[in-house]
Amino acid sequence: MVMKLQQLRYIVEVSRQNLNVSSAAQSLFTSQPGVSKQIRLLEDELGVEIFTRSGKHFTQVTPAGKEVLALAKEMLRQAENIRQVGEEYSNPRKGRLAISTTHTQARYRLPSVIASFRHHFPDVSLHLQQGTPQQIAAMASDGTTDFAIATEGMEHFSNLLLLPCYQWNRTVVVPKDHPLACRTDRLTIEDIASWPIVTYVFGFTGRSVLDDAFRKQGLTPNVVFTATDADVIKTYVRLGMGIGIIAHMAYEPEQDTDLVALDVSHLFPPSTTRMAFRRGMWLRGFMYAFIEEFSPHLTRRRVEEAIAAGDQDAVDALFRDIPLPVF
Amino acid sequence: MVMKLQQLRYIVEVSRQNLNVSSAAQSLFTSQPGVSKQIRLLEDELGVEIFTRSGKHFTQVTPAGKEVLALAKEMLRQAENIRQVGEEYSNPRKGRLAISTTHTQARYRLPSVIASFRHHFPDVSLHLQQGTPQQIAAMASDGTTDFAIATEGMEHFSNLLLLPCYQWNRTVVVPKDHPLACRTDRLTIEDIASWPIVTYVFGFTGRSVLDDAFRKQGLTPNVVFTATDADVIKTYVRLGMGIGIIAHMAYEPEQDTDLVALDVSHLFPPSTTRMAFRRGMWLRGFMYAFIEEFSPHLTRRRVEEAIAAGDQDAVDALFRDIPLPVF
DNA sequence: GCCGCTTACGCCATTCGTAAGGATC
DNA sequence: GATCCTTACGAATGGCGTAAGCGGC
Repeated sequence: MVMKLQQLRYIVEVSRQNLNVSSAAQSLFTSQPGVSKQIRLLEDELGVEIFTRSGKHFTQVTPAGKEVLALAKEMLRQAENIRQVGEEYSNPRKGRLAISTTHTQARYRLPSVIASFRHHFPDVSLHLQQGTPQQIAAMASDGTTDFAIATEGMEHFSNLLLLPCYQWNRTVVVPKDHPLACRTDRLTIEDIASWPIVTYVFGFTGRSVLDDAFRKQGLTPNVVFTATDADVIKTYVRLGMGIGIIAHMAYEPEQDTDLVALDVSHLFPPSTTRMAFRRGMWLRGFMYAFIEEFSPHLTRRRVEEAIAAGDQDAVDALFRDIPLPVF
Repeated sequence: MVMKLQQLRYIVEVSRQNLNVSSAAQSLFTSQPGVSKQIRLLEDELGVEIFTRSGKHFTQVTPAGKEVLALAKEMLRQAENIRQVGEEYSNPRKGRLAISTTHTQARYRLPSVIASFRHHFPDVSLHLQQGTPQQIAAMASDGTTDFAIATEGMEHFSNLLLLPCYQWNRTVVVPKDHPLACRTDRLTIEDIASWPIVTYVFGFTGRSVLDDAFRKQGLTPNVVFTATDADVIKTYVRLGMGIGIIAHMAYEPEQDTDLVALDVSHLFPPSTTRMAFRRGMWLRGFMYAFIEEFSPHLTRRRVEEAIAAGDQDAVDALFRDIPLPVF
């Protein structure tokens, strides 16, 4: 007998379920002995054990098994790609798009993009997952989501392709009755450092850029409270806990009438928000449309060039001279 | 029903057999209706036709079919990789190695390499295919062979990874009674241009470098005879048809006692012979050993780095500062 | 009229599920 | 003793091959 895709699905699921064949069988909606048998057949055919058994337990993945699993996962992703091709040609405007992103994007940047996208593609179901930048990247990396959108923390997933989407900078927000509220001249970094600060937790929404800017001036900011999203930050600013430093786009003049925004883009280098997806992922037409909706300079043509470039450095070079939108 | 590898094998074979289902079935050792049925089932599952039928003939591949076929071929290669992993771990010293190369390599450079390799790996069967550089590269590109070895003509296969192996230059060979035979000073390019020349046909064994060198000096070489291999060239040199320009390694002092070799490496830039294999191909241990046998600076570690680099430019950068052997 | 794909149908291989067995923690 | 993989066996699915059908060239 020759290798079958089912056998590959089985070994991948078993490895995903921490080498528990029973739960793998359960999640595959089949019987446990069936899975066991097929794995044994595959191992017989290949002539190597993929899993080591101690008695009747799977204890670990063999070195050969690690390589087989990596290739098997790759094959199953390709099978998924083939299915996507079928969907694309039989039903181009229908499908599913899963995005993992941070609160900042989901709350302030994506709503208009998604509204417009849904208008053009009402039959594409959208699924937004939130998490830390690492979780976000991991979700795109393992196929849980199609796209990851974040400002940092995605560089270390080598199977993700990163595309620069837009630049943004920070805004200081203070309550209306705060001493800084009536400042008309530009704030200095010393001004900011002299007040208690409420901002993002480390690793979120360009926080590292913030810290670097203070450190370069030999200053230690007095960060008294951190949160993962600007809504929470603004709430604590309203309580008088300190001055808030948030992404510019997170200040909403209509809603935040009780807060005063002070531009501080002269104090911090801009951050770049990036979109990432797995290398080798076959993109449906509406996915290209979404990317372009999110970031108009990322035309289908340019994204395809980036995919063809392969290497991340080559991708970065591609976009070096293309101006990014600023928010 | 869910997609099966068999179905992918079927569509790939049908496309390979010029859309003739009957001959595809024959080469797959199965029945024609079976192939037909499985293809139809796959198309039903994907919701798109892969082939267009005119009446009862397959006439062409649909656009969707083209994409599906590309992905299917990729998957089958991955399946092959998985099989290789099995072989490697169950029988590390046994296997098969197919190389496509030019006569020059096969006749002058490879014999010692292969002798040594066979000594270390007696259970690896070796298969040498010869052809033009383009054919050679195409064979590696489509999986007919594992490695391609040539000096030019492989740059345009984007799915091949090229590794620099060694440098070499040219030697002028003349009969013993030729006026040039007793020259003790270095030849000039004008000297060469003043005699009828016997050398490689265009596109073979660094021929383009040769032409460029003459052109740069404003000279037109009087090429009176070309062949694809040095044995033939030497034969016609012996007949007095002209002076031969061949790769240095193609002059064998013991056998070619009736010929005099004149070093002309000061007149032509060195050529680099490269080895190529498909990106994404899983290399067996003995394949790494062969590469290193052929080109000692191409250690397993360096080859793995090159594979990880992905992009050909990045690979070239990797080897920029590593001196190559000279032959 | 020949070639070549499709449909029909029956056989056989393979997979899958249930039940029992045995080892480990 | 609970968990969990393996073996055994019966049932059902499904792939495969032969034979017939039918549309192009």
